Amino acid sequence: MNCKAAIAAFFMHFRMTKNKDFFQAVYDIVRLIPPGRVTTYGAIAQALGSKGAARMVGWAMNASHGLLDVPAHRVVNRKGLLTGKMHFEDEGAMQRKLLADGITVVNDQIQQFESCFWDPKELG
DNA sequence: CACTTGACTTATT
DNA sequence: TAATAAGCCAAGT
Repeated sequence: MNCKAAIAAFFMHFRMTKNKDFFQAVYDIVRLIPPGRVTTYGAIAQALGSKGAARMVGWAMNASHGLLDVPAHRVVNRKGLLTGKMHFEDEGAMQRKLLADGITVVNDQIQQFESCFWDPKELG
């Protein structure tokens, strides 16, 4: 299944489950973040229809530990700051994973953040 | 069962 | 321009 179809399938699934599994919807979006790209809590919340529910997205990520295929390191705050790094295994884990994706992080700030940013609604 | 907190963001003063 | 308030919704206490 190509990326576009996967995302389309996700949105269909999302519309059916958004009121049931907010967290699951968040995980589904995070799983679809392309390698080398990042997105924000707010963008995910907005894609879910709840513009101001960024905190929930963060809460969902907090619960995403142990879930494979959920690259939580690709989710940062709106400035591209690694606000959640402290919740990883160790402080360097998040930055290391981003670096492995080809994303440069300096002083907890993603470089070229705007060009790495991936809006869930861009569908690819 | 009521209150606080949290990996956030936008609006208001 | 910077500080503060408000909104989001679930989970812990």
